[in-house]
Amino acid sequence: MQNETLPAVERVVAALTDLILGELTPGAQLPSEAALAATYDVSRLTVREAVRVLSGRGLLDLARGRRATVREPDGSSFGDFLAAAMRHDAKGMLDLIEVRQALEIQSATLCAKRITRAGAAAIESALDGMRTAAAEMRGSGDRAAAEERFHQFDVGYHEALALASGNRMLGHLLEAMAAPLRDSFHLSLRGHELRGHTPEDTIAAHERIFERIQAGDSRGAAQAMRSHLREAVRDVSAALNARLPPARRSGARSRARRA
Amino acid sequence: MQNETLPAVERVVAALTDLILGELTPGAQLPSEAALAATYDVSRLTVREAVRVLSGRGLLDLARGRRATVREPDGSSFGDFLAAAMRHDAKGMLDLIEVRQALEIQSATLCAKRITRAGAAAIESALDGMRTAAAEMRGSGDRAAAEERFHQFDVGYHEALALASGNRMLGHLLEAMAAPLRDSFHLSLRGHELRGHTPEDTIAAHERIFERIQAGDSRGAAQAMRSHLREAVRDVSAALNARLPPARRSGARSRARRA
DNA sequence: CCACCGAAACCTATCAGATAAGTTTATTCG
DNA sequence: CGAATAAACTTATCTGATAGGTTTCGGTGG
Repeated sequence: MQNETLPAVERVVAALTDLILGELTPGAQLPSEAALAATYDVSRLTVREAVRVLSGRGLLDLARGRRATVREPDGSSFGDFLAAAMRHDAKGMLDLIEVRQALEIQSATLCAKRITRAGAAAIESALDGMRTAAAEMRGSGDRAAAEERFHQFDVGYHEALALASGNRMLGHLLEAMAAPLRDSFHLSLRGHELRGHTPEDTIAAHERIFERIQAGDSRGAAQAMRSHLREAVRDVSAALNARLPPARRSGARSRARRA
Repeated sequence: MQNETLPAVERVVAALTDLILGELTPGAQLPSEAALAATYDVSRLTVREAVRVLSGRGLLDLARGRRATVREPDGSSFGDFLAAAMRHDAKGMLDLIEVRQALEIQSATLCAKRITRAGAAAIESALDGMRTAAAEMRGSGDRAAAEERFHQFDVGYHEALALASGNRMLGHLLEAMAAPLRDSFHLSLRGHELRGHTPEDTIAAHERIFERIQAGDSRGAAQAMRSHLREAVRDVSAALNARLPPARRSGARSRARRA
């Protein structure tokens, strides 16, 4: 126990972490900074820094004038990890896609076992959105906007699946992956066209998966998802190869931490 | 743009996040607090809090007397999410197991495709450790210690697999899941015995997976892993049912953030 | 010339005391 | 009773200061 040298902030962080994970439930409020400072016999500043650490870890929500509240866990802290892991690194994106593959297949599998009416409706709705957007992409309107919407519904489809899988953690993880994957989606579309595919192909693939899910065929759903993602990987690769300087630049990191 | 009301700390956090994710590479050092304070026109205290947030997110390493250094991303921040998601909640553990299933199967699949001599050696070594520990568990020595070692090598086996899969992200994620999963491992062993199984069964399952990996049979490896984990889930369920009050209490949250 | 030592310069950790600006609560007035 | 207001509480941020690590660099002796 050489805890004497442990910095004061770390001590408070550890204590508060135990408190949050152990006794408090999401939505509960921490004591005031002053009270905590007295409790742990440190200055208010030290408490403040500890609380900031916890907010960075996604365990606390902070707001001016209000006490710190215990946060409902979501995947946002996971998103930071992903963003960091992929910076300056094409390999990171491929790794990410492989992870996504695993989770999406699991998502489809579980979904087929547990699908409910409401879940099916949500998926169907996303699917409809994709159909509409695809039609508009062929039309004369604003093509870029339609494309954007297509991606939107594509992501929405996968999120609806994760939600309907009944596994909240899976949902959080896939949601967190959505942001970094946006880039990949754009690449994917580009590669898609490069390889002579159309948005309709994507829709068809999604329909196949959904069909298996509604039939309660978990193995078939997994298989359909697997081949869908295999295509996606090929598209991304094609797009990457087509423009070797993979057009870095994404900017706008502003994660909204306070809803 | 109502950014005027954005708190100073958040502004600095956003700026530093962009800096870290955009321009700096792991190991690089941030400017001194004083310099950052001057740059962003805030007090040193504000910079300090921002830096704490980033350290909480796992993007920075802090140490007294030394400048903040950009951290190599690992799954540690992910671990917090898991811990938070599982607090007070048996459902959380089942969710986690399902996620783990997905990742482990992917791990085995990729492993079979990319296995190297070194990777195989690492896996074999973990396997050997399990065999030894299992033998000791039957012997007359300290049974609890041997059990502990058995778990250790069990975890090591799965980590070796993830490592050999060549997907670093996968490895990080599984590693982060290992800690929360310790509980499940203990439960698993208990359930294992409840259901009339022996550690040797676990070893046999691991050997089957490894055998398929070495044969380069990704589908077979996935299948073997799948059935292995299916067993594990059953064991956990059995253990959970056996002792309905699921023996909460785990304590000791002290995550070591600074190597 | 080089390896080792110590002081100086730098830097972070933490404390104390203050002001500003939201939030919540209690009080008072219509 | 209900709404407006004031009081109390709480967080956000600043200034200034001290303590205790790190790094750096000049010197000193081998």
